[in-house]
Amino acid sequence: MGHTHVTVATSDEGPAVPVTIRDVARASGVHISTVSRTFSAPHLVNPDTRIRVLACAEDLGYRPNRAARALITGRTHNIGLIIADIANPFFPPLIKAAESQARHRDYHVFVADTNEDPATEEELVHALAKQVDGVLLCSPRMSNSLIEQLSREVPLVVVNRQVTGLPCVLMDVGQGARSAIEHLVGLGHRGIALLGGPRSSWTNREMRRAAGTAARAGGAELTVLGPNAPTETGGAAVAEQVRRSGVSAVLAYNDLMAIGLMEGLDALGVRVPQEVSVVGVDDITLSRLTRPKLTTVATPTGAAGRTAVDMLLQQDIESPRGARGPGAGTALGVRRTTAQVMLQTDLVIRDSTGPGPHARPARSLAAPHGPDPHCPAGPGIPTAATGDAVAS
Amino acid sequence: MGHTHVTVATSDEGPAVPVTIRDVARASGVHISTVSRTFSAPHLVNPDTRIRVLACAEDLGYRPNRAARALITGRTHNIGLIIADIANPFFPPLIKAAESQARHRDYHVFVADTNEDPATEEELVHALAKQVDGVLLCSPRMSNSLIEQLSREVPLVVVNRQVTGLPCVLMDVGQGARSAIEHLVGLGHRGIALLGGPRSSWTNREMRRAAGTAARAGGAELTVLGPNAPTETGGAAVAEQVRRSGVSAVLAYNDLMAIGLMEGLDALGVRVPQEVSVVGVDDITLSRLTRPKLTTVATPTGAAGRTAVDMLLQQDIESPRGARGPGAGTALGVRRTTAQVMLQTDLVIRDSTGPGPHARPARSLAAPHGPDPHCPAGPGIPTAATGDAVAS
DNA sequence: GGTGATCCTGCAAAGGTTTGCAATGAAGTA
DNA sequence: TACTTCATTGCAAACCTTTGCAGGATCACC
Repeated sequence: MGHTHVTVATSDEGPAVPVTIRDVARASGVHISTVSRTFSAPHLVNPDTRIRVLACAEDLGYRPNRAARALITGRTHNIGLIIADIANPFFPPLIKAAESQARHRDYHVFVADTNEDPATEEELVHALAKQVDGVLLCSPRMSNSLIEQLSREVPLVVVNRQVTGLPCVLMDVGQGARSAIEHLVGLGHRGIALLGGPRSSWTNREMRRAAGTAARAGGAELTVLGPNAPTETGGAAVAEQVRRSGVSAVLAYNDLMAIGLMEGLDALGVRVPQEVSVVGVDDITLSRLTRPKLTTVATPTGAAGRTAVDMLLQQDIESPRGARGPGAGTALGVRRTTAQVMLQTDLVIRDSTGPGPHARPARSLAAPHGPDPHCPAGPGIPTAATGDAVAS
Repeated sequence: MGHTHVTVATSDEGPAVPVTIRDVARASGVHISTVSRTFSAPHLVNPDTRIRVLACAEDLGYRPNRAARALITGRTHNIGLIIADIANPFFPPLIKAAESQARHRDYHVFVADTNEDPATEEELVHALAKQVDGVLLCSPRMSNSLIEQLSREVPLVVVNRQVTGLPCVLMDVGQGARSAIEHLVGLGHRGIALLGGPRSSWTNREMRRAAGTAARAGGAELTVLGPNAPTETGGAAVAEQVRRSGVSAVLAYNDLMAIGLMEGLDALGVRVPQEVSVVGVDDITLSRLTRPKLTTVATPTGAAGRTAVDMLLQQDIESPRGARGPGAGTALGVRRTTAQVMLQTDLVIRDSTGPGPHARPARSLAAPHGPDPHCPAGPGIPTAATGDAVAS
């Protein structure tokens, strides 16, 4: 496939002799247990010996074997992070926040991508189970019952899904959807479509429920279109359907779909926001770069990542896994506390929403939430004559 | 921070008694070695016993402990993937391709993000070393010598960096930069800026070298601006500098910077491509969504991920790590072959490049590579009057 | 019936580390 | 001096699995 071999060399730089605690012990003339303690309980070993051992270790290039350590302590100091789709820009901020938080607690994070596939998801939990101290399940696509079952194999914290009995970090997308619908109703829209996401998404159900209620309360009619793939392509694919449905506003499952939809509408010659208003969810970086800039419900992804790690570690610390020490053989009824945290969302009004067919002439209706707090840099780029018509 | 505790419940669903091979052995009335063989060498055990053991295992919910297995076999069936910045859309396709390829070979991939920080990078290699069979180092920021040193701790394959003696997967950014410069020169640009990326990036050096040569050959002057952070922000930050420098075209280290630069120029009232042409590198999805659409050098990220995994596994398979079996004690001079693969890049011409101040009137100069092969859907969206002016 | 081959299974060591317990020696106390 | 206390270190078991070796049974064949 169009690649060229530049070099094929061979060397005999062997992959290094693995140097163990035993080698260090021999070199420094102490017992292996002393070496072990030098690393895991330094205060128990004589300062002189300690520096000698450390010197030898340094010399030999010794690194503790975490796997072996984990085998006996039951703690790997790793946590797993299972993600529906790394390519979705929603996740990287969450991942980064989780990693940074974990690092502060001397933990490492292993990320794995499931391609939105429930089976892969389950497989990954199994694969990770014995190699990490706990797993963060982000926007899972598995069934709740399966998640509960898996949680008996390895401590779990669930993000973007409510599972009773398990610690969860949720984003208040219900509130977000409500704000979005109220915003649209306030702009004079009465026919609104909801672009659904994956069927098995908790977020999807929450949004649908809240949007339905809010629409009813506002005297608008809500058409649900979906489920769809939560991607740009998924959004573009329903553009035609949106046009036919005759709605004047759309709330999409996420920004990616919203952006795809805008592309699709554009291709059909439907102008946003003049003919159709579009609202997304997530406030990914990209939503500030499209023309028109996307009105969207901002979700606190960084906070979610941090919180989830905290909850996992907290739950983890009290119960040293694999603990069936002498005596405790039978009576292990470890009580664990499961908190569920709900994080706020915020409607960010930009340029993809405008007055609808039922707009009243006054200006009092527009922008009930004030200007975009996330774009303090001013009016940004004076684009071509298309966008920027936010009811003013 | 604006979050609400919804529930705090406690349950005594203990985190499950860890069930080992021994439990299964007891339950099915055989020796542990038979259980072990049932899983790792089924053909060696009597079909009857096998099904009995499997039934018991299923019953008890037994899962082999991969850490323990790794301890003795020396193979974890995991590979590590170290990435400079997950938030850079360049990487997800690479990650996905690597994961998929690894899965086919019955391997799992653990991804870790370094935040573009060399120290974190080194730390992660150490952390992963004993938990994976090999590591893919993508766009490393460490020094070559450190990489070589680390490669003695764990098998390494390097992506986007040339390290002699190590297997590398490279993208021909030299060729890419050359094509880009030739394209710009062909359009009549004589003052061209190169927006540099991170100082320690091999890609950065390669581009600089090739772009310099190509510019000289084309009678153009190349101004190097940088180093810069390889992000949107990094690109936006040099907009002012670009304007002052008086160049009529810019080749950016990557798409993110190119897009940031376009934003920045737009904010300064500089029109793209009428006043300044912009070329990126990577061809991330986003580059098709900006207005104007970005002309860019497409890099084969998927192929890179697949190739890298293949090379790692191939190198891995021949040398069963930690092999100092009886007899081989001293003489381990495992020869390993280190291939270096170079993958092609392609210039994708879109709307962010246009004729420069020295453009000849004829049309023969423009688009030496033909129209965008990646956008077969036709002319796309008829944007506002700004973009679309590609020398035709 | 003896010989050898084949199939299945058990035994035990090994892999690198942690950790409770015991042993040593020195210092402190009565 | 005898006794206690403390700091430091060694010993060996344990964690869970794999695997070379050997033993036992079964079978075919001469």
